[in-house]
Amino acid sequence: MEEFTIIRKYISQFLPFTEDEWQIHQALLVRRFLKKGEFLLKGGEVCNHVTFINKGHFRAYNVIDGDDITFNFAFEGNYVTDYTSFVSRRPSTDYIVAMENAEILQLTYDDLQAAYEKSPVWQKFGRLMAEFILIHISQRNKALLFNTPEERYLNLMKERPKVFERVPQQYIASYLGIKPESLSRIRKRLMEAKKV
Amino acid sequence: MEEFTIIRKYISQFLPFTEDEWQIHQALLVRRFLKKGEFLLKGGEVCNHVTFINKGHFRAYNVIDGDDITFNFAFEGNYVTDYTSFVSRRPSTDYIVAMENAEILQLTYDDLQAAYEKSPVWQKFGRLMAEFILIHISQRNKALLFNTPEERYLNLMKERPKVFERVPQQYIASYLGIKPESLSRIRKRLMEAKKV
DNA sequence: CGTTCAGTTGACTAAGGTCAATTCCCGTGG
DNA sequence: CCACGGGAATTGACCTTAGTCAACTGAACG
Repeated sequence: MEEFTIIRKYISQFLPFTEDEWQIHQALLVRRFLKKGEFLLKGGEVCNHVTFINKGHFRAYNVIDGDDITFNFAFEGNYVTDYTSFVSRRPSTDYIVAMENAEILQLTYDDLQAAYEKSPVWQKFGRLMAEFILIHISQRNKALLFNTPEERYLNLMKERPKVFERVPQQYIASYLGIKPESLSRIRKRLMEAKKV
Repeated sequence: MEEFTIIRKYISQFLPFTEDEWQIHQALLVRRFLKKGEFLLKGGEVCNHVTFINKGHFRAYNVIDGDDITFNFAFEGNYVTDYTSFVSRRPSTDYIVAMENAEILQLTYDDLQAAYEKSPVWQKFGRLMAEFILIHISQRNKALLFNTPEERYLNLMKERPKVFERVPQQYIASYLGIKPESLSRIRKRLMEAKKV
């Protein structure tokens, strides 16, 4: 059961659980493989899975007036989901696409709800998970409201340097809330400021 | 126990509970009164309460480079909290201030955690609450990333018209991510477009 | 009737958007 | 090994919109 090592370790950071409790959870996970370019979720669908990434990475974007705007990147060792659609059971506007061949573990909505009712540990995990996501979304929120694109760029460099190694700049640009040309100019500006 | 009517009804929208279960919760609520201008939370403090508003309304803002930027308004019949600070136990950067004399019901962090462990119903409520907040923060996130200030203005008019009746425009401006002068110009632009 | 403060307006600046042209990079096929 | 093609990134010229700072207006209040 090597494929469950990473997720088990990940979840155990959130709360302790017994072997039996883990077995309840593990039994619900389904392993899947996606090829580069395949979709985990498409706009219009209700997000019906929580997905843990064992290998590969994903990009989440929306299509606004014809062009796509990235709002998240997810790498191996993390979850990727439209949690809003997942919990509200409303259609998503998100597209989530594999940026490379990927191995994932999925849990359906119904199975997760059943786990919540069956075991207090998983109910609590659900709360901690929602709180965790909330904290991160809230930080992003404040970055968009309080910081300039340039500040957001520098921050992303500092906080998530991996993104720059693995994601084309055009996607980073829209993640920062600007166009690719503008990101290019911000980079140039910073380079020149550094040089002098 | 008239002061618990609204909150009880509010919570019962999220999940059912028995009279006994309610008594556990209600016993933890402390009623307080705040005068206009008093603070519920100040930057640097760890948010130690979840607050339900019985009367009055609040404004939450951050101080960035000397001027304050509003990121939320909360009215009676809703909760107001820096939930991020509350669950992470880290100092908040938020200021939350009473816009008028207010009556509130507060629940401390420790009491809430105890309720989580004591009763599965409240554990579940904690999850639903976090999910609920998450959905709203996420929507705001997308508005900031996908929409122009003008679109956000029109949207706010449609979705939360109450805000315009009760909140000075300068605060609405920063909530929309712009300066008061810019909001004034956007309004003018829309007026003239409508006229012609 | 004056003070105060929010809101508006004007003139100008700064920064990102738009569109088109160019360069760079990298993989493929001759 | 080199030439070519195509997508990504950069650059240039110009446009649009928000920011800045200051002046003005108007309503609320004492």
